[in-house]
Order: sequence, then structure tokens, then C-alpha cells
Amino acid sequence: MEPGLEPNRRRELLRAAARLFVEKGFAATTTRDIAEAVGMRAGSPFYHFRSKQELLKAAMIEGLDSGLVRLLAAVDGVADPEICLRVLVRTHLGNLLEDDCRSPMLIYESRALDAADRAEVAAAFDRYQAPWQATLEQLAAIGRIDSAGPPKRLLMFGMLNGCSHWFRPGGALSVDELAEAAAAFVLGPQPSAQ
Amino acid sequence: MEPGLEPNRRRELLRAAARLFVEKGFAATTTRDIAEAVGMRAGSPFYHFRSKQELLKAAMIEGLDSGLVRLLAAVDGVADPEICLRVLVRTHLGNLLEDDCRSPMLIYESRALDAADRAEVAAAFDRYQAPWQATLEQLAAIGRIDSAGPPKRLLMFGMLNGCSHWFRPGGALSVDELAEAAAAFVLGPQPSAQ
DNA sequence: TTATTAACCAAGCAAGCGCTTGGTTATTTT
DNA sequence: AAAATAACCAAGCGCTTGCTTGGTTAATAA
Repeated sequence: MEPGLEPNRRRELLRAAARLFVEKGFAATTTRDIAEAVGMRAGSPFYHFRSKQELLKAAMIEGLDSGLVRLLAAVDGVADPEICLRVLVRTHLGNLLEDDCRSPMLIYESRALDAADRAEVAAAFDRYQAPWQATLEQLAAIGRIDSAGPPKRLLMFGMLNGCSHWFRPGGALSVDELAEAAAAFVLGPQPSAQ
Repeated sequence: MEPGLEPNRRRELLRAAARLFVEKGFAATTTRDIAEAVGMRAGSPFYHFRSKQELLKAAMIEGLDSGLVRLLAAVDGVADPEICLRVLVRTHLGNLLEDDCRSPMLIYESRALDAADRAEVAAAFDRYQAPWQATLEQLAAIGRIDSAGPPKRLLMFGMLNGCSHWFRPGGALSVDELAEAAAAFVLGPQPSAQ
């Protein structure tokens, strides 16, 4: 139709692909599924993307980066590291459970990519993890948690992302309550003073 | 070859299927992959199982049940609920990371099954969860943890199963150390006296 | 107005998929 | 020795898959 200035359909494709890849898995999702989800014919997505893997890679990287933007916007100006962690947890659960793309879950489809693409995705994930690691180190520095080693961060991410397998928004538990329970898991019980 | 009394090949098929399903995902694993892994030709697995889905279902249920046997054997005779939880965590991580099947991860492939099969699998998973729930309730009863609601158990399982995505045995961190770190996550800090 | 280009559709191709069918082999039973 | 059975193999069938190719349409540029 119109030339140039319309990456709308490309974005639509990415959003539909992310949703379906998370919902059914990469291998179980056909490019026809994705095309149909945005009202295209079977071959048309390949005008925008060279392969199904490239669709996945783009959905992962752009999904993680836009999630990171939300993370940074949420913690902007927050000084207290404990509050900062709570905000990170809440915002991440929003990316994971409230956005219909749920793009953070896409990292678990990395195995469908080759080594080069996987490295690009890993870099995007490192960017996403950076504010978390910084906050954990601050918490360890003030003695609020005992250590900030990688296991702690990885256990935490596993716990948070695992919610995507059982939590359904609109149920008895709200995302806010869930975020509080998850943060309490990481931070331990409230210290009485200080 | 011999008739009757040899379910060995069937077991071999189930173990290979579980390993490959966890490694590559259900949809990305072909029945030819599974056949080749046990030295069979493409069509031969269908002598033992009617469909690829039935292979998955059997691998899930029998994997969970044999994992449950290990759980119950490990906590047999353990009275203290805190020690009991630590043993459950350590044994589950063994099922998840040290056994080459890693069958607990198969639950995340449930979406490949129809409703009837999924119900059978859910029943097996409930059996697996039962000793955990009992232990958590005991811990809550003595005030060792604040509550034993479903979110706590689900957050915990997410954290434990998530290890399968980043932990590799033989690395710097041992499974024993990982189990301790994970248990500390659930139990919070050590209470100074009783 | 004409030419160009972006964005699609219609159709189909080769490869791979789950699964079936009919035959083969070796063991066990009679 | 003969019959029966369990456990496979060889071959292939129909279908789906990711992707390609050539044409079509409408908007922009010249």
C-alpha cells in the first residue's frame, strides 16, 4: 500500500509472533499461524522477515529492550535499593503477565536459534539484567541481603518467570500481591528497625 | 526377539524421549530422533506407543512417579519439617539436574496433550506435590514460615525448576550448594534460637 | 501522466513429519 | 519339527512445513 513510513505491520507481526511463540512454543507455531493472526496470507511475513528464526530473534530483542525501557522508567529517581527491587519485581511481572506479548518468556526459546543469533539475544538479556544486578549489589552492600552472587539472581529470575506458567491475571491473586510475595521471597522478612 | 518379559526397550524409549523432549522441546523432537537414540528405525517406536503424544504422556507420568518414589524414600523417617524441606529440595534438584531424563521439566510440555491426557498428567503432578504441601503446612504450623498458601509453593517450584535452564552439573556450584541456597530462599534466614 | 516502488497475494515446491502396512527374523511354545 | 508370537525393519503414504516466485494493487515520485 503506502511505501516507507509504516512499520506498523512489522510491529503487528512481531507482537503476534511473540504472543504465539510464548503460548504454543516456537516449533509448534507455524508461520501461517502468525500470518493469519495479523490478517495476512501464508507467504507475506517473509516480505518483512527472512526466516522464522529471524522473526523470533527480532521479537526477543525488541521485546526485551522495550521491557527494559519500562524497567528503567519505573526505577528512575528511586534511591532506596529495597524499594528499587520491589519496583523492578512489580514491573517485570507486568512485562511478563500483563502485556499480551509476555516477551520475557521468549528467552526459553533461544535453543531454536543458531550460535550467532543466540549471542545477540544474550546481549539483550544482559542489558535487561543489569539494573537487577546493580540493585542486588546495593542491597548486599547495606547488609539487607546476605550475598548478591549469580545464584541469587538466577534463582530469583526463575521464580519470577515461573509465574507465567500458573498465574492468570483476573484471578483471586492480583499482580500487586504476587509482586509483594515474590519480593518478600528475595528480601526475607522485614527487619524490625533500620 | 524374545517375547514377553522384556520391557527394557520400552523403558529405553521412554528415557530417550524424556531426555530429548526436555532438551529440544516436544514439537522440535521427531519420533525419528527418539528411534535413532535407541538404535531403532523410524517406525519402530510405534510398536510400543500408539502416538508421539502417548510417548510424552507415559514419559511424564512414569518420570514423575519414579521421582516421587525417590522423594518419599529420602524423607522417610524424617520428623523435623525444616530438615524435611531441605531433603525434598535436594532430592528434587537431583531429579531435575542429575538424572539424565530431567523428567520434572516435562510438565511444561503439557500443552502438547489433549484435555484428557493433561488431566492424567495433572493427577501425577498432584501426587508429586503432596509431600511438599504437607511439609509447608507443618512449617507454617510451627511458625517457621509465615504462610503455606499456594503462591508460596508455586513460587518455590518455579524457582527450583528454573535451575534447569542455567545450572550445569560439574560447574563451580555444586547441587548441594544450590540446594542449600534454594532452601534458604524458602525458609528465610536461620532463626537464632528454635 | 507516467514510472516507480512498497506491500502484499496466489500458487506451489521440496523437504520433513507422524504414522501405517506388510514382511522378516529369531525366540518360544507345542 | 511345526506353529505361534514378539519385536522389529523396509518402504512409503498423505499431510504440513518453511519458504520462493511471479504477478497485482495502490500509493508516491518524476
